Amino acid sequence: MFESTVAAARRVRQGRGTMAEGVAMPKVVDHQQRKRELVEATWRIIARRGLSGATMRQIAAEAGFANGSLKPYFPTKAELIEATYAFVFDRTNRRVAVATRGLDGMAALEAFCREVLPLDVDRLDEARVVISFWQEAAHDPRGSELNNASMAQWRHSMATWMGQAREAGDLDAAIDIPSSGDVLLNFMLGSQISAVIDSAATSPADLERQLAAQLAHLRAAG
Amino acid sequence: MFESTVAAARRVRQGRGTMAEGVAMPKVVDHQQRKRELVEATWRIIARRGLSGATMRQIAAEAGFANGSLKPYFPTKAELIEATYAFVFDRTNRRVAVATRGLDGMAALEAFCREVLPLDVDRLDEARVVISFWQEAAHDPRGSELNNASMAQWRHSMATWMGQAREAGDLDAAIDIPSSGDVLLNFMLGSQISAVIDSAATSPADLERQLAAQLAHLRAAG
DNA sequence: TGTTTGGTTCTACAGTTGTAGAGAATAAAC
DNA sequence: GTTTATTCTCTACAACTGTAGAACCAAACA
Repeated sequence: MFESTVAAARRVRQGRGTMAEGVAMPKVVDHQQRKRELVEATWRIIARRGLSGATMRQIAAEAGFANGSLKPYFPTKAELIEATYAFVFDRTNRRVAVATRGLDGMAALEAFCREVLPLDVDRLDEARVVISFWQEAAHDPRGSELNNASMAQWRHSMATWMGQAREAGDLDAAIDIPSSGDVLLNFMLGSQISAVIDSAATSPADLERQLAAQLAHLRAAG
Repeated sequence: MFESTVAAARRVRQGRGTMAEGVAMPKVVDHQQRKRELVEATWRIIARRGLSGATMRQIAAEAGFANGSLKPYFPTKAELIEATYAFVFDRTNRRVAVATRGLDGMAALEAFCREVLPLDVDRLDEARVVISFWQEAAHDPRGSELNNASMAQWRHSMATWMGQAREAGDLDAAIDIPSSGDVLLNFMLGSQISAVIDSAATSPADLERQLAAQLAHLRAAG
């Protein structure tokens, strides 16, 4: 069943085997690049098959390798999984950085939210991985630290943007900034779940409408 | 390590062994009662050790039995786990029914939300199990059906209460009922995650404040 | 008290998992 | 074309999983 996938992936890799990177390379493969490939394969497997389907053999097959090949890059499964979760967070944060560049106040806040919400199939896959991550982070201190660091940063960003909006007169006077940020954050976390599990009742359009309503509430300066 | 737990649980069960239930019992144990015990043991194990720690042996030990003993009641692990998830939903829904009895409009809505939010340690354990459930439901149609049925019911209840509030003049005219219900629902789902994983930044008091702000927004009839 | 029946334990087993490491394969360097 | 360093494959293994079922036990009845 996976033979064709493996073969195809191998062909791709061999095609790049003639890598014209040649600056100073005693090694044939770029370890950093390879680690990234493996992490992306892991990400795809978790999104498609769930955590229970993410065995080392499955991941190796998805990346186009045989079973033992991941060890030189990730000596243990825990490291691979952790790197994958970190990658997903990083991926989201990079998208956020791009989307909010040059913006501030309510415009930045809106761009941020629209980037975090699962509004397309790609981010829906991200949400699937994040849900798996949450399940592990609920019982793993390393995982919760990774999560909480990102959430703290998000809260800080949101508070900053709302503060800018307040100075610009774009924020309703009755709004409590930290609390409103937390409401928005919890809403976005919950949206990941609804969008993945209850997709029939949670379309992207639904989420956009819900977001718009909340932002309107923040703005509404009577 | 678990010997003492097992022994203690066994003692308890034997104490009840002289069960004075004697109405019409060809059997010595009440199967329904026993299934409930097993489901509760499973619930505790998932809350405490996570999904990966919920092996049949661990669950049996938690319930005070040996390995093979669960089979007469749950022939397969999948059935036991599914029954456990159904139990948690049922538990929440029963609590909601009690809390909202005799109420309507905004009072009912508030009581409902306060019952769903993880505002005490018991409901925090429930949240831990629910997070595990979400992870499985993301890749299991049976799981997502169970989830979506409950969510549909919740949405319906919330819409009903908001409709009553509207008739009573307790709801802001600008509020779109279904959308606002979804916002509230997603907020409550996300709160489960924040409360479990980022507990330092998400105390019960924080959640109560956030809920109050949202209900105020719904009420605020200018 | 002996028998029967439902309940529990315990051993067993096949399958899968993460991990290890010897060996084959490959590509660069001479 | 040979050598050498690196990368990958493949087999192996111990631990653990869910599940099956034989053996054992205790309570209820005759």
